Amino acid sequence: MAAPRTGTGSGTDTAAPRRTAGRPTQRERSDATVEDLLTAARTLFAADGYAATSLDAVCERAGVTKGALYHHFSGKKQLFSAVYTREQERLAERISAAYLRVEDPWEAVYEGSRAYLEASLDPEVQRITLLDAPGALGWEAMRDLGVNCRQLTLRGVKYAIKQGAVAPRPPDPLTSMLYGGLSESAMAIVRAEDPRAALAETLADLRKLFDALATGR
Amino acid sequence: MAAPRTGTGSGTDTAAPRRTAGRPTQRERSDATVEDLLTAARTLFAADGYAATSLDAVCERAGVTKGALYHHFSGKKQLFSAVYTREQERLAERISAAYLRVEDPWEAVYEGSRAYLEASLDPEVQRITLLDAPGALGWEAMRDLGVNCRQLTLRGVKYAIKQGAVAPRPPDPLTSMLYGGLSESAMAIVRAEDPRAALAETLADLRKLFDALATGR
DNA sequence: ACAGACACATACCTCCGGTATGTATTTTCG
DNA sequence: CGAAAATACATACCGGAGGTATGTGTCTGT
Repeated sequence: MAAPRTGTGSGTDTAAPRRTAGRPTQRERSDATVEDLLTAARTLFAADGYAATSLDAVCERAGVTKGALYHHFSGKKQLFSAVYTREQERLAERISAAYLRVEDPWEAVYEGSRAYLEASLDPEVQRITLLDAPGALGWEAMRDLGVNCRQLTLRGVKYAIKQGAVAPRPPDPLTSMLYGGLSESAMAIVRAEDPRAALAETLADLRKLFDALATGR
Repeated sequence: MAAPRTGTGSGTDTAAPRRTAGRPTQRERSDATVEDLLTAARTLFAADGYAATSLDAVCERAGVTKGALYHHFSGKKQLFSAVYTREQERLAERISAAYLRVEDPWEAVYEGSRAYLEASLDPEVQRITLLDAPGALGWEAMRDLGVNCRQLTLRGVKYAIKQGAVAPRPPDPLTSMLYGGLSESAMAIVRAEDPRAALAETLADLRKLFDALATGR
């Protein structure tokens, strides 16, 4: 998905910009600073939270000034939005990988849910995606994002229904219950006295829930 | 629960402070300004969100200055915390009322859940309790509050299990799934194309879920 | 009645998000 | 190839908001 850094070796670039020895192209400079800003922002947002993170701190950590930041992002909110988007993409990859690992469409949703739950146990992920994102971005913005975990869950549920792996029903309510339940569970698990046991119990409950909803087929 | 404004009529107050005609006691002044601040804050927090609400605006609306605010609250966070606490108490009352309306302990949890869901459809409630509270207060602070909806759900689940209305199981995972699912559902419902239909579908799903978990007993 | 506590009001400080402007580098085009 | 235009920043500055320090009027216990 990421655009490959323009190779330096190939001789004849027609549309590509001129390459003078060692001098980076503007696209490369841009991509590099954006990358630095995003990683710095993600670190600070995850550690201190959205509100407590100052853009000056982000810039200092990224090794640039606010001029650079505001050249690439419209403001703090959009910077956070970009970090959040990346986080969702990372999560979506893990979920998809787990989802595609099994054949049965309903069992696949279970594996995806399990992957989402386990990935959401990371405190940094929690802080960004579950604690700060709703207040900072708003619920609609989160849902209308290109790639996000909720959308993935919805698609999985729809497909499982279509394939007859679960009884016919409107997909949205189940999606909300499942996604919201998993998110809240992740928060509770890491703050439990015995997180390991809490995770095991939650997964056992989740299994029962999926079994109860599955058509015996 | 709220302390009654000291009655002016009764003649012999022994421990109560002196009453000069018309002059309010200090306790009354305090309670009144705190009340004004809380209502003003709740209005603005609900309308504009936590971050976008300035304390100056709250003070102006309450008809006091920042000196008064900081005399009663340690800062913006605690002011919001107080508003959130009130909101939770209001919700808890509605939930308890619905919960106590039916005998069967599991059915009572359903009624409480239904009440929580319907109360959470109010955009102002959503903004405060679901969108801003996690980021502003943190998840632990929300859970460790004296009266809150999650705690209520947990108690209801525990009691239903103890009474054998649902199969024996650890109560926390089910509580998280239920409470989180309902919260997310509330957000999705009000933003659905047809909120009425979405609510009906969600309640139907919720009913099936409760039936599936109930012991036939 | 008087001293202390209490309930504010006023003035000020600091930090932070955002903007306006300047500058160096790169790309494009004649 | 060179100049103009676009790009990618850096620097300087502004306004607002949370928080603090201090002053002032009102009530309360003795």
